[in-house]
Amino acid sequence: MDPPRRPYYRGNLPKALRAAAREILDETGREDVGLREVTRRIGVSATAAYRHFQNKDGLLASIAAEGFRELAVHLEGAAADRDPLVRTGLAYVEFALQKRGLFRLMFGPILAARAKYPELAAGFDLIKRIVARAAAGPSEENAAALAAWGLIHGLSALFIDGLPEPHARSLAEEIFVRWREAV
Amino acid sequence: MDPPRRPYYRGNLPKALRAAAREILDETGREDVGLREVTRRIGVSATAAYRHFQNKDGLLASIAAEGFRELAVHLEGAAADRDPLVRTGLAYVEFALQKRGLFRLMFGPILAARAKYPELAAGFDLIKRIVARAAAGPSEENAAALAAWGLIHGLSALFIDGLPEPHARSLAEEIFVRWREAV
DNA sequence: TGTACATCAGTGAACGCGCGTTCACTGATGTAC
DNA sequence: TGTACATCAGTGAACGCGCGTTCACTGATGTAC
Repeated sequence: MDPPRRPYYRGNLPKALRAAAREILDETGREDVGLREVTRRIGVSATAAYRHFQNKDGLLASIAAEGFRELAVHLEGAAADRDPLVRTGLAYVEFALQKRGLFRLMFGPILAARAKYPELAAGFDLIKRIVARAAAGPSEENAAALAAWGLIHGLSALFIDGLPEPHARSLAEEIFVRWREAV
Repeated sequence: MDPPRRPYYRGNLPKALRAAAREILDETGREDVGLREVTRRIGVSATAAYRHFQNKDGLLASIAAEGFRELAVHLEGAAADRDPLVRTGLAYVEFALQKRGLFRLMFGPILAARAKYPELAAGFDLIKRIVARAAAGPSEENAAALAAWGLIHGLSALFIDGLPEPHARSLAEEIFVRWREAV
């Protein structure tokens, strides 16, 4: 008697792989994201990912790119005519706190390797432009935009691992408002 | 004939372990720091670390704590009577760029587990106080200090993985100077 | 509409590897008398 | 000063494990005629 063979997988496998990997990212962290664990969660063979991604890093880069696109949508949704900087900043912090594992991946070492992953580089540039617009109006002046981004990103990063969350949101708002008034 | 036995190790093993692990941190990153690789570099048995650290995380926490103490020294050395915020900010960015792997470890998930590592928590608090002092004078007002820290830390984090280094330092200086003048 | 065939996207077995950790051990060091 | 002995800090062997990746395969799908 032959051993029972697994039913042939049906569905959007790349999407399912990203989703499963992101589950792990949110539960424990990047260290525990592995091709075998990811495929196990979907119930697919351990090697199925190789049809869609070059290797493990390819999958991670694809997820980071997806994260940047989602962050872009989130920021665009928050920006309004009034107070674009404050609203964008708060949305950014909110995203980081809600999707810590993903956020850490996005801004981790893989970002430094984005030359190898055009999709990832594009996502990063998207955020750069959105923040610049929110910070400086249409002029997109370099230093002012970067300062705003630094402030926003730094608060997010500190809140993720360094400070208790309860105070995070209100403190962030107070800071962004002051910044807008000062600059 | 008995197999030749390794000469008994002489020296400060905890220190050597931290140093070897930091080498790896700087060369490739946290992912590649392993007890076996670290002990191999020193030429010591694979299990020698267990006499000094509870486990791998214990070693990493100890290194992160050491990093915070070094950052504190670096910041204290940079602060002067004039422009403490700008000087502290630049020193912070400089430290991050020079010791990327260590900096990422210090502000990564391990920081969130600092309740388990008193030495690590103490190091983090040290930085918090130093930045607060540089930002707000003796008053240490919460929002202003955190804002400054967020700005400084965020620029560091962005520079590490997100932006080409050449522009980093001068841009950072321009931003800190403006910030000081604006707030 | 039906069939032959190429291509796509899965499959399971197997590879070699390095890891963290436990264990019983032993050499080196410090202390009491 | 010399010796017995406890404690400290190394040692190598062994454990079980999960990982990334290559491989030859086969089921499913699309296309040409």
